Parts: sequence; structure tokens; C-alpha cells
Amino acid sequence: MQDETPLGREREQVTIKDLSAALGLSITTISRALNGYSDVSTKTRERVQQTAREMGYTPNRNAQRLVTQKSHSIGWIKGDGSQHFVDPHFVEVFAGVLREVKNYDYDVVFASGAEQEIISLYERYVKDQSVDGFIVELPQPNDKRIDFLLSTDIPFVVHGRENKSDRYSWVDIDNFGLFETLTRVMAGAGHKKIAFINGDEHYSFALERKLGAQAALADMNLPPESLKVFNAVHPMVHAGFQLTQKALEDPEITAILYSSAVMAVEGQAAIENSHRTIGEDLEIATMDDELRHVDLSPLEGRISFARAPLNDSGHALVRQLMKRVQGKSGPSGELIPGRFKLRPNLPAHLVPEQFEVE
Amino acid sequence: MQDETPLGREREQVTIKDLSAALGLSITTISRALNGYSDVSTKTRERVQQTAREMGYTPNRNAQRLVTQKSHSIGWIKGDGSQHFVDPHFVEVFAGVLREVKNYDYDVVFASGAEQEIISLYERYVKDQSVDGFIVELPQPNDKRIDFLLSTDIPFVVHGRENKSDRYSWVDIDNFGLFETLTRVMAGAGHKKIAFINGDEHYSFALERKLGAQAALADMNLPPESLKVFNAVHPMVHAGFQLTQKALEDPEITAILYSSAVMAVEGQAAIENSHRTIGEDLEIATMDDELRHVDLSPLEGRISFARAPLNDSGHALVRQLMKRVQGKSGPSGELIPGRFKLRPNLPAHLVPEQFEVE
DNA sequence: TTCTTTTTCCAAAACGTTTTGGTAGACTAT
DNA sequence: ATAGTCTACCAAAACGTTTTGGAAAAAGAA
Repeated sequence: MQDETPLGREREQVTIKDLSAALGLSITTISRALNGYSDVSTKTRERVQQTAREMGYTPNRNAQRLVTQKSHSIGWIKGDGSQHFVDPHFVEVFAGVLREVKNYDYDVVFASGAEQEIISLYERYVKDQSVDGFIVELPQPNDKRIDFLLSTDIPFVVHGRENKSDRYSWVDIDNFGLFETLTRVMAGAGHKKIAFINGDEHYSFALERKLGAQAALADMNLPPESLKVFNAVHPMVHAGFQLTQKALEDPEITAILYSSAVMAVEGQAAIENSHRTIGEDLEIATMDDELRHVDLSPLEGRISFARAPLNDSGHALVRQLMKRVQGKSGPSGELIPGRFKLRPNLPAHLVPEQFEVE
Repeated sequence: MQDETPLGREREQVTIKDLSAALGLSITTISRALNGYSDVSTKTRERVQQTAREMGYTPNRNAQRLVTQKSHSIGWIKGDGSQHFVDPHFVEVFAGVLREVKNYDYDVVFASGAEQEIISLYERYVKDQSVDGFIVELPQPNDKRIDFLLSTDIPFVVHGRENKSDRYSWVDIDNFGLFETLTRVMAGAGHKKIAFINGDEHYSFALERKLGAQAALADMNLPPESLKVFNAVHPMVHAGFQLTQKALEDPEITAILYSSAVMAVEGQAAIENSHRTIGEDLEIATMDDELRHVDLSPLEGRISFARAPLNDSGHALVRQLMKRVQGKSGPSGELIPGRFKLRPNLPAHLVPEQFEVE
């Protein structure tokens, strides 16, 4: 049991009262002057702003939060199991979120927790009024977090999609469009048989990519057999190497698409072993997931890239969330188009205009 | 100019007043009951706790923050240049911080900013009363952030050290001790000439490691020439490979220490090229910096490891910061000892007791 | 019994803002 | 001159807590 811990009011703060005293104006007027209300004359407004600067006034956020019932913060809660922090995409999206959030004068409150306490963490932050909304990543089918958040009326935006994603706002990479375009470009360049070394299609992002690739062929009236899909499923190590070897057994294949940069780098070794030359015997393109620790420089110039800018995802997440926080919209999804860096011999004009081409 | 945005008081909150009304007690008593003051009887305390649970009461953090003048949050501000977010250690330390912070019922507010606005960000958070203290990483000599923070009286803790680190609290890996011990063990196992493949000694962590290794030899009355140091300086690519090749030119060298896991993995290729066998002709040990994307599994069992648990660093950072926030101490430093995983043939008894041995 | 101490409770002030609901005075239109 | 409108300001209430400085009731001591 504690008893009477004295309030430690050490840190001196310039308050609105100090301004009021210094200027001979009421605190109402100070507040309204600083917040841009029109019922204060330009002259006094400038006087107020001036002395506010001079005296180093910064409004106390906690007082603002209390009275406005808005925290001006968004929450991001992550599982603390290693599998969550492993995800190398996280840092990129995070960086994007941090940058965008400043345009709204919002803060980011970050927390982690064990799987079974995640929901109660969300609950606390909601009841607390610690945050005005959440960013959620890696949604699962029947995601408990999403169910909980929907049961309250707090805004949130999900990075990625699962089956019932029409219930909430989301932001996602345009996996379908990226691989539709990549396939269109390859087929347009005359490749009759294309290998697609994809991830596990139980994940929606991998499935989407395959569907995109197939849609391109269908749209061009090419037979579905033009695309031969190889899947890396979980326990397979060096899947990029193994699957490339398999693909190379088919001599008709003249182009390979990779679903991840790691697999492309691994595949390169298999291609070199087979004494084929990238860019001559084989046209290669890969998804560049912009993981900074994957060194793509040895492939630069010799292969094509589809990039999904994770920073942009972060920006879009914040913009969507702010729309919800400000009550400006219902649930809505946003696809981040991405951009291409194609080898010069490829038909860049086949890339739809929503995508950038470097 | 905005005019009269109405207060959106949608989200219904259970307040202390509701409890007061429900129980027929004053809000003072409710507050004191819940905060463990001794001037409320056990019976009423239990009644209060009971109905608080039933009604789903959670204290409004912003009201608490306003009246106590404590935010119950710590701040972490990072430069948003890519070089900052590249650092793969960050995520590990971050995860450790997030876990430990919960033991104190504190939140983490995270922000990033361009180099030239970092200081004003710190300033705002201080004046704002958004945070009670900061975590600072990657200190530089004459670090502006540290100078600023010292000029205020806000608590902060630095991860790492620079030359004037007696001015503030810090937490650091025991680089000296780890390599002193590794060298002691190798020399104790009879190796007369040891290669040390180190990083750039302009960085204090690399210098510390070398000094530790040298101190071990001096302490054991072995000639300083027993240690041959190779430095990886910046533009060198695949430094681990190149430097290992150099080291192998000296036939007297029977043991190699690596300053980073990446270099150890690269070095393995050079060793295999030279037709030597790890664990037989050559004893290898490396710093395992626990970067999850470096796959050390092919080396597991064949070499020894010194691990610096970055999660522990995160925990220690929070503990140190909380001591300062609660005013319990002046500046103080803490070395994270780390642990060893030695090959069975090595003299584990030479490891000082502050280190764990797996 | 009476006085003192302990136990248990409470009213009111405070934290620093924003918003409500004005008012006093100047200007405009009749 | 009179009523109406507009401009520029302000006092007071509110947000939800914690803490101060009591005071009434119960228990203990004389």
C-alpha cells in the first residue's frame, strides 16, 4: 500500500494562462487565436502568435486530449512471438507510417504482447482513450483482432487482406496487377513458355499473383499452359535454387518470374550451374520486396523488377486511417500499384498507366 | 479558418463518477480504493474493485496524465534516413523494450524525423508532456540529441556509448568482456596464434573488442603477437571472405575469431576453398549478433559463439530509464554480459561467472 | 464517563485545455 | 433615431482524474 506520493511538479511549463496574463487577454481568446477561429481580429491573432513563440508556448497535449476526447495518436500492436518481429517487411511499412503520420500531427503508440493478451491490449487502448485508431497487419481468416475492433466503433486499417475484407478498410500491394503486367510484358516480348516460381498459394498474396499471371495470358488469348507454376512450400530450403533447377529441365521455358528477391538470387546460382546466360538464353524478372538485406546488385541490369514500395503502404495506411478517424468515409480498400524496372529490350508500353516505369 | 467543430463525444466511457453513483461513495474514495491507499477499509475496497470490474471501468489515461503531470509513456525518436532503419539490430532491441515496458505499465511513443528536425521533435515531446523520458540509440561523439536532452532535465538512456558517456545513463553490450573471454578460452585451449577478424576500429564497439582480446593475452602472459588483427573497413565487400583468405596465408594460425556472424559465414567459404576443416584444422568462434536473417545453422556445432542478447539490451534500457523517471538514481551505465556457446573440447571453466554458458 | 487516537470517508481544488453561450460596442439599413 | 447585424472579446463550464485538508464515527485509554 502506498501513501501520499507528493505530486512532483518540477518541469516548468508555459501555459495558456501565462500568455493570457502577459497579453491581457482572456484564455478563451488565446485559445481561439491559436486555433484559427475567425472571431479574433488579425491584429490580436498576430500578437498572440508572436508572444506564444517568444515565450516558447506549446499546448499541453494531455489537456487537449482530455477535453477534446481525442488522443491524436494511433496504435500499433504486434504479437511478441519471434515470428512477428522476424517479418522483414515490417520495418519498411513502419518507416512509411512514421513519416506520413506527421502530416496529421499524430503520434504513434506501439505495443507488443503475447498472443493471448493481444485482445485485452486493444481493449485497454480503446477504453483508455490512448489512441484514436489502429493499424493492423498480417490479417488471418477469422482474425480475433479484427472481430474485436469491429465490435467497437474505433477506426482501424489493415495492411493486407483476408477473405472478409469488405468489412474494414485495408491497404494492400497490387499482387494481381504486378504479375499480370509482368506476364503481359514477357508474353508480349515473344516468350511462349514462362516459368513462375511462386510462394505458397495458401497465402492470398501468392494466389493473387498467380491469378494475375493467368489473367494476362487469358486476356492475350494465349493458352494457359504458357505459364508453368512452381510453388515453394514451407519446409523447402533454398527453394529458389531447387525450383529453378526443375524449371530449367523444360527446354521450352525461356523466361522465369520470381515471386521474391531471395528466390531470384538463389535461382541465379542454378542458372549459372546450367551454363545458361541471364538476359540472353533466359529472360528473368522478379518481385523486389525491397528487403534491405537482400543484395540484388549482382542482378541489376540483367533482369527486370517489379517493386512494391512498402513505404507507400505505410503512407496509405495512415491516410486511410485518418479518413476514418475524421469520420470522412466508411470501409474502403486501396491497392498500392507499385512500379517496374524493365530491361530495355522489353515492351514497356504494355505496362498499364497506373504503374510507374523507371 | 475553422469554426465551431462540435465535440464528438460518441464513445461512451465508464468513469469514476459512474462508480461513485453506483456505489454511493465519493469519487475520492473510489480513486483511493483503486490506487491502494490505506485509508479505505478492505470491505469497501473490495466492493469498489468488484463493481469496477463488473462495469468495465478503465481509468482515462489522459485525465491521469493531466493531473499527475506524468505521461506514463517513453519516447523513441529515430532519424528517418534509410541508414537508420537499415540497422538490423534495431528490431531486436525494440522488441525487448516493448516487452519490458509493460512491467511498468508504460507505453512507447515512436517517431521519426529528418536529421535537421530531430531536435525540435525532442523539444516538442518534452514540452508537450507526451513522454516522461527517452531512449536514444547510436550515440555519436558530440551528439546533438544528447546535448539537448542534458540541457533539459528529462530522463533518458542511451543504447551504446561515446566518449563522454559518464554524463548520462547508458546500456551497452560487453564487447570488451566477450572478446577477452573468447580469447582466453582459445589461448587456454592451446592455440598459439589467433586471428581476429574485426570491424572498423573507428567504431568503439570494434575497438573495445580488440582491447578485450589483447587484455586476455596480457593477463595470461602471452606475447601480443599471438593475436593478429584484420580489419574490415567500409568499402570492402565480402570482407569476411577476403580477410579469412589473408589470415589463412599464415600457417601458424590455428584459430579465428569473427566480429560478426555475416563475416563468419563468408569466412566459411574461404576456409572450405583452402581445404581445411573447421573444428579439426581450425578452431572458429564468432560473435552472433542475433540477426534473424543471417543463417548460422550450417555452422552450428562446428564453431563457438558469443552471443549478445539484444532483447536483454531492450529490457535493461527500460529498467535504467524507469529508475531515472522515478528519480531513483543519477546517471549510471550497465553492461549486458552476454553468453557463450562453446564447442565441447574447449575449456569452458575459463569463462568468468558473470557470463552464461549454454 | 471523557478524552484521545485511529479508522474511514468526503468536498473542493487542481491539472491545462476547448467550447458554450453570451455581451458590449461599432457599423448598417431603415 | 431605431432596430438589426457584425465584430471582437470573455466568464464559466467541462473533460476525468488525483490530492489536499479536513471531519465524523468508531475504538481505545484514562
